[in-house]
Amino acid sequence: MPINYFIEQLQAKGVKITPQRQEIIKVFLESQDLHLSAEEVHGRITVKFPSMSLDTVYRNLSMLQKLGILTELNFGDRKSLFEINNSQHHHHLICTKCGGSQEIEFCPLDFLDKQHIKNFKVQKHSFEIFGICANCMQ
Amino acid sequence: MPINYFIEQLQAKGVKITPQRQEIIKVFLESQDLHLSAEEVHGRITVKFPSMSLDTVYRNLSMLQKLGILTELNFGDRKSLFEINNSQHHHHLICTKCGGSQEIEFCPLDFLDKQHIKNFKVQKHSFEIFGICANCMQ
DNA sequence: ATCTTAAATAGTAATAATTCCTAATTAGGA
DNA sequence: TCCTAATTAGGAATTATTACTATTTAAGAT
Repeated sequence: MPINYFIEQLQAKGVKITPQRQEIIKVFLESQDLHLSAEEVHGRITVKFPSMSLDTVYRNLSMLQKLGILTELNFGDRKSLFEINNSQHHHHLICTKCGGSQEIEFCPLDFLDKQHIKNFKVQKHSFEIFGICANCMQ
Repeated sequence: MPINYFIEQLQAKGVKITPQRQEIIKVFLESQDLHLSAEEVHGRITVKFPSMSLDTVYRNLSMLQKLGILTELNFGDRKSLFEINNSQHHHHLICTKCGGSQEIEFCPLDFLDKQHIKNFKVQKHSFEIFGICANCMQ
């Protein structure tokens, strides 16, 4: 997805298109690392734009998540990671030894009997599997 | 499950049976709240044993989780909740409005094709559904 | 093109949860 | 009863995140 695809979503929601916001989205689009913490996003931007505030990063990551542009992930350490939604919905295998992760294209919601969520309006869900990856098993 | 069931597990693993450890387990067995934070566990114990250190609570919650006596839950705010494993394995629906939760007896691993976890040694998993509960919808 | 204003930002302080550190204590085996 | 490694209390330190406030700015209106 080109950056304009996301910019248009922001415009449609009536939020201002600031240079800071565009930089944040660019970081995700340019990154090979799929999962970035607020600190990492901030670090990558301040190389070129030293005045970017960490507060601005947090505020925008949160906003982009609410708009559905980013997904927030919690891998158990108590810091949030974010990934941009420009590929198919998926979940993760997370290695508890090296911290690495790989995607799996399996979603529990596809198998969940609607009976279980009667009278409950689903907004989002999390599913991750923790263990030892092939590399760390030698 | 009586407390001795858990004490025996500790002995089998060769860890010392301290009064502090027993108090922590008691708190979970006596609690109607299924999910307790470290702070809550500490608060309940210091009523009777004011000298209990918060560090000791954290250390033991972590140890009890590693031994499989407690399950650690992350409901998105960045603090861990713990529940004792004395009932059937389950997951949770979490209300994003009131913070309440209910159990569902559905586990994704029962539906996961083993193909997805080839060359990966599964240790644990998390699955929760977030949304609005019946009460909060009026 | 300029003006206006609500939204957004920078910089810093504050908070919350958790972990670290060290001297003192203790459970449990010898 | 003694010994020692494991555990604890108490407080300091760390980490991630949020709050605060004065200043700046995007974008619609004039």
